[in-house]
Amino acid sequence: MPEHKVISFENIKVACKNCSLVTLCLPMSLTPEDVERLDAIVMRSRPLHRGDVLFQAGSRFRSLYVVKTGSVKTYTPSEEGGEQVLGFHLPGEIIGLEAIQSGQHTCSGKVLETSAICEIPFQRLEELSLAIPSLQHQMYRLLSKEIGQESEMLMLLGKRNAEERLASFLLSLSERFKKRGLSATDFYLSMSRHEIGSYLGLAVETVSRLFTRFQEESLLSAERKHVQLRDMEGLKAIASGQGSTSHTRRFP
Amino acid sequence: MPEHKVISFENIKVACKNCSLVTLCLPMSLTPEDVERLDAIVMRSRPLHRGDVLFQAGSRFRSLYVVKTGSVKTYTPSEEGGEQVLGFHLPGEIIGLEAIQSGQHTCSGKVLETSAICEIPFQRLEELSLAIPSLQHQMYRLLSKEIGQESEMLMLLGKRNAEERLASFLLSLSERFKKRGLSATDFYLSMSRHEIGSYLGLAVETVSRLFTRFQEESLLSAERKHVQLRDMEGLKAIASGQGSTSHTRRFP
DNA sequence: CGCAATATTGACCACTCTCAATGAGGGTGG
DNA sequence: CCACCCTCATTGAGAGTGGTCAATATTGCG
Repeated sequence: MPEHKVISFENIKVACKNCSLVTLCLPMSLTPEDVERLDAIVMRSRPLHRGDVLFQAGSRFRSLYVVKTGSVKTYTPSEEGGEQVLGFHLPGEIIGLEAIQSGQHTCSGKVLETSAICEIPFQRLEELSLAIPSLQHQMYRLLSKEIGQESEMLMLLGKRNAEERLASFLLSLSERFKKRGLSATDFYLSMSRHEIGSYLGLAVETVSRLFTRFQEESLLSAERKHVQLRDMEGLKAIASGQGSTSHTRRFP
Repeated sequence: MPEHKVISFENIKVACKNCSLVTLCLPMSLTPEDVERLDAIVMRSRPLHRGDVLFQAGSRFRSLYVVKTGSVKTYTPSEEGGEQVLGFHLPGEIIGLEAIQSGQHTCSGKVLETSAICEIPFQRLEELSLAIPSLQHQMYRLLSKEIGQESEMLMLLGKRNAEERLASFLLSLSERFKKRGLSATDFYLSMSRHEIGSYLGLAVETVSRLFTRFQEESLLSAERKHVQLRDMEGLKAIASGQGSTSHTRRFP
């Protein structure tokens, strides 16, 4: 199986400003010239396809990646083929920050569906951020944001039961889609139940059962990968641990 | 109860170079002058004591903190007094990185034992890192390292059972103490069983039972807060999921 | 010295995992 | 175009880890 497709990032200048870091960081105070300079170091590739590997754990770190369209999962391959999914990355989100530290990727990144990905050579970005103070500031914020998000995930895994996890996960996706102008209540899951389970620390079967249960409770309708959130309030109640079904309040 | 002791960081110049960021980042290529400049912005306070609050969730972010001696826990206070412990911070470790993003602390920091803490006003650090390229580089690495460590924690909480978590936790402490020149096998836990449980996503009772079981298996001896690791190999085997008692290999 | 917080230990049970079987899609090749 | 296969998803039954509740040390602090 051609798991490792060779990916070539070409330095093609496309009519696509505002597609990289710029849109990530909210109150970005870069001058148009600075945006130009940033844009100049961003590389764009032809579309990638499901299964394409962006980078592999252990490989040398050179670039950050930004999802323009589509989605990517990051995961740590374990011995014997098992894998632990660390995150799903939707349009506008950045990948590879964990590798700055050691200069090596500590996880792998794989494309989940046909996607457009930008590559940003980190060294150049670093140099540029010395010259553009507000870029440095945004970089610090970007890294900090990632830390904050992982902390939230720690809380999710540490204290919440299965249905709270899945509800939170769906609401997280919803919010992120919404932020990119997509529907917050009607979307496709590019990842499998197994990958969702791995990400949430649950068995596939549990995820599947929860989808069924959520449907019975009219919280959503799910047909395979197509999900429609029907009762956002109900989902939020569950996600925050106030769901009626939740007998298990871990730390009251 | 005087939970919120007022802490004053004074800009006292102490004979204590190499006590802040410098020692954190391994191959720090700062010139002596740069170290001087970095040192100049670091503030030191009188010793803090158990229960002192470094910063509170929701408060404005101004500074990072570096533990010189002692230990600090970070946690998110939840309604009803419950709290979720996000991390324990030992000497040489930095706190507050999650707050850069929003300018507000998203968790609280509380001192677990008599400790010496340095405060680093972030804005000054940011300015300085524009002037000192290698400092910027170290900052990126520092933030990235935090991301990587949280990812490891995600794996721990997602895939590991109770004994694997506790073994990993103890080995992590051991390693961090060792790195600071302290004993890797004989140390005091400044945090309560409850806090350990919260951090590891376990009930207090489970933590307590595991300490008992580990003692029965001669892996360690624990008397209250004093812990001595007796069988490092055994602990490592457990932490990596190869422990004999571990029936539950989640993803084979 | 006594109260309060922390730890330990036991009994019970529920949530979720494991094992197992079936069903549904998607792709390939004849 | 259909048969076949393989992966993914769903559903059921049983079991186990770890949580909850409760009672009892033990420690620490005022």
